[in-house]
Amino acid sequence: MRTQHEVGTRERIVQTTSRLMQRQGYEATGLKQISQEAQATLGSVYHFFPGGKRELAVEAVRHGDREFAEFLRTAFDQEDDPAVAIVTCTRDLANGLRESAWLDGCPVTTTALESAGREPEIQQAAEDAYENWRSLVRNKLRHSGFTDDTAHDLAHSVINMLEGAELSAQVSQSVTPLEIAGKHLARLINSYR
Amino acid sequence: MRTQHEVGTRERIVQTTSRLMQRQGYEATGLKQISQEAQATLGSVYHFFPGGKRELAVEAVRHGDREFAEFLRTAFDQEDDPAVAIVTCTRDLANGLRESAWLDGCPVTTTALESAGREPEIQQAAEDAYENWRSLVRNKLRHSGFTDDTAHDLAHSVINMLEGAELSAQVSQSVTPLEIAGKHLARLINSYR
DNA sequence: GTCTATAAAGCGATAGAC
DNA sequence: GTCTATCGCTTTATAGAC
Repeated sequence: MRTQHEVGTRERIVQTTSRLMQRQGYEATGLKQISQEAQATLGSVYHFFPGGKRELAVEAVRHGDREFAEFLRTAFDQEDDPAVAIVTCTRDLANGLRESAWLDGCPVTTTALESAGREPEIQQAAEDAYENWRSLVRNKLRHSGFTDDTAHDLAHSVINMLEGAELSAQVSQSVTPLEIAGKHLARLINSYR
Repeated sequence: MRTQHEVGTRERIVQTTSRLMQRQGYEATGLKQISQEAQATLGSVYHFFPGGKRELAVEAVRHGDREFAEFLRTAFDQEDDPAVAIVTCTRDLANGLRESAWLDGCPVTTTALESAGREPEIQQAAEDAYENWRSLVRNKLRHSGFTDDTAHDLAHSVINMLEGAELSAQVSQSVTPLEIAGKHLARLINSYR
């Protein structure tokens, strides 16, 4: 039995947009480039997304949200200790960055920053993504015995440190920021036990 | 005696570009908007910056570099304890964000992410900025008695957490991420004493 | 140094045949 | 659903007068 089936045009457009905006941002990604790389025509793009580029960006950010959430869930499912799981995340993120020639950073952040204060719907989708990721970390910590307040605060700093370290790693083309982030986040988490 | 003197056209263009790219990013900021808000003509912009938008972005990132470095220096000069000084930084950043209606985030990050892997000169200017800020934190910690290795690692995480928390605060329009970042960074620093 | 005019190209978006 | 053609506008950059 194959769960994998042919990917429809709509999904191909969303995936392509997400990847392009991850690498280039919202403003630098054109609909022409999207339609070409997704092997769809401009007419198809506007057929599925009558709201144009803005609507497409919202879907792309939601796609990135699901993508990174799946990454976190996998790490948390494979390791009981949240501190150890976070270190695994930093290592996997570093590997992914290096293997993509430092091109594939956070699939949401560049578009989020470009749209902050200018494109409310895109900004909201990005805020939803961050909140979703924080809630995954928060639940992992709560199930490991941390209090609600501690888990809430740690979830914020885990996601924020991962964001900052990945950004820094990408700009400096070095895994060092992510390695240090893993070490310090584990230390911070363990200081609350 | 007035140290303040009339600001020349060149400096006015750089300041305007820095502020616009801080709020809108590199791609969304046009040379026409820059010349209008800087009260300069397009001819003047190309007179001072023959390299066009790319050259202007490099200067804008360097301007943001000096700006945030000055912010850090002021905080470090006014408080002996580095952990307390960092908490002050998070509070000041939160106030600045709120007072600007969540528009003025890091003056470098949006442009840095947009140019990563695509505009080497701008990316290099951004990397120089982050390294400069880290070195200011590192020196503060070293002069407070931390070992070189500890200060080096903590400087990375301080800057990365500030970056991630400011980004998160801007997108969510809430000071909470920065407040938690201050608390956790102080705890992390103090755990090495 | 400052200014205007304009070139050359690309953008998002739309229309309408198929 | 897919495709092509095109509109209207904006962009970066340049030319050349003053």
